[in-house]
Amino acid sequence: MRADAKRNRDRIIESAREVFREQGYDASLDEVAKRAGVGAGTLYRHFPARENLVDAIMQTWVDRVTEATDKVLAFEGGERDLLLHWFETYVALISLHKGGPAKITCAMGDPDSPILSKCQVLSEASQRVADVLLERGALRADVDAVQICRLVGGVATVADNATLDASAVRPLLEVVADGLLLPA
Amino acid sequence: MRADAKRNRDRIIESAREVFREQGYDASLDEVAKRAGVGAGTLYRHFPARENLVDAIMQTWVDRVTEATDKVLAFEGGERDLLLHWFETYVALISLHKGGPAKITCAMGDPDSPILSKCQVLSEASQRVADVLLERGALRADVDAVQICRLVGGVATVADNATLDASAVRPLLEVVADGLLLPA
DNA sequence: GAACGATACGGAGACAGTCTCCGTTTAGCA
DNA sequence: TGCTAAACGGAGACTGTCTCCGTATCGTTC
Repeated sequence: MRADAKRNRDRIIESAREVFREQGYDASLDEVAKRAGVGAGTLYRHFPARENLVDAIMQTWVDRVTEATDKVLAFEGGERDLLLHWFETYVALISLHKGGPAKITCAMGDPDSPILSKCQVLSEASQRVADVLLERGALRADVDAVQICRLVGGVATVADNATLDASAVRPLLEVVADGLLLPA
Repeated sequence: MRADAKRNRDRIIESAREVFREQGYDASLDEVAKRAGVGAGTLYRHFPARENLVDAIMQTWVDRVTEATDKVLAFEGGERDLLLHWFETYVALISLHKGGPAKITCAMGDPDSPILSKCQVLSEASQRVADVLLERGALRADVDAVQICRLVGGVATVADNATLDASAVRPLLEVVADGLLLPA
C-alpha cells in the first residue's frame, strides 16, 4: 500500500471513531470524510461499505475484549458473581457505541458479516467463562456460548435502545444468570 | 374530520400496512403515499412522524394482543409451559413486522413514545400472565412485567436482527423462563 | 342551489445522506 | 528525471425526508 494511501486510511479510521462515538453508527460518512480531510471517493475506496469501516475501528476494541476477559477470569468469588461480573463486562464492551449491541449481536450469527471475526472474539471469551463454570458444575450444559451472547446481547440491545442505566440492567442480567446456572 | 380527510387517512394506513410488511418499518414514506394515491404533504399532515403512522397501524394489532392473551391464560398446564407459551406468543406478536421487536421494546420505557399506549397493552398482558403465576407461587416476586417484557423483547430483537427461527429462539426463552420461575 | 370560509390536497423543491465516475495528482521505481 | 500505476477528490446522480403554499374540495349557511 502506498504511503499516502495508508496515511489517509488511518486518518479516516481516526475520524470515524470520533464521529461514531459522538453520533452513533449511522452518522454521515461524508462527515467522516470531511473531518479526515479527504474526499468521499477516498473514503469509499478504502471502505466500500459502512460495515468495513466499523470493522476497522474495532481492531483496538478486540484487544480490550481479551484484556477484560482475562480480568474477569481472574475474579475470585462465587459462580453467580463471576457470571454476573462477566455479563456486566460484556454489556459494557458492546455498548461503547450507540447501536453497538444490536450490530454486534446480530453479526454474531451472520456468516457474511464483515465484523464476524471481531464478534467471534467475544463469543470465544464467553466460551472461556462458560468453561470455567462448567468445570465447577455450576452451568447448564445444554446452552452454548453464542446463546449466552444472544441473551446478554438482547438485554444490552434493549438497554441501548431505551437508554436504561446500569441499575435497570442489573436485574435483567440476574434473571438470565439464574436461568443459566444450575440450582446449587 | 372531513370525509375526504378520513378517506385519505384510511387509505394511507392501509398502504403503510402493506409497504411496512413488505419492506420493514424503514420503508420509504413517499412510496406509502404513492401507493395510497395521495401526495407526500397529505401523508405528513396526517402523520407528522413515522411513529405516528406506526401507531395507527397498530390499532388492530392491539385487538390481536388481547385476544392472544386470553387464549394463553386459558391454557391448561404447568407453570413453566404456561410461561413459555406466553413468551412464544409475545415474540410472535411483536415480530409481525421487521424491526418490530426493537421498536416496541424500546417504546416500552419511553414516556414520550407515540406508540407507548399500544405497548402498555402488551405489558399489561404480561402482567396478567405474571399475576397468575405469582398466585400459584411459581414466579419470582422481585421482577415486574416491564422487566419481563424487556427480557423477552431482547430475545425477540436479537432473533429479528439475526433472522433466527423459532427453534433457535426457544432455548433462549427457556433460559429466561427458568431465571424467572422459582425452583419447584 | 349559490356563495363562502375553513379544511384538506398535492407536488415541486429544499435538504441531507449515499455512492460513483472520471479528470487530476502523486508516490515511488528505474 | 521521467514515467506509470495507484490514489485522490469532489461534482453530481440518486434516494429518501419533510415543508411550503397555490389550488381544490367540503359542508354550512342563507
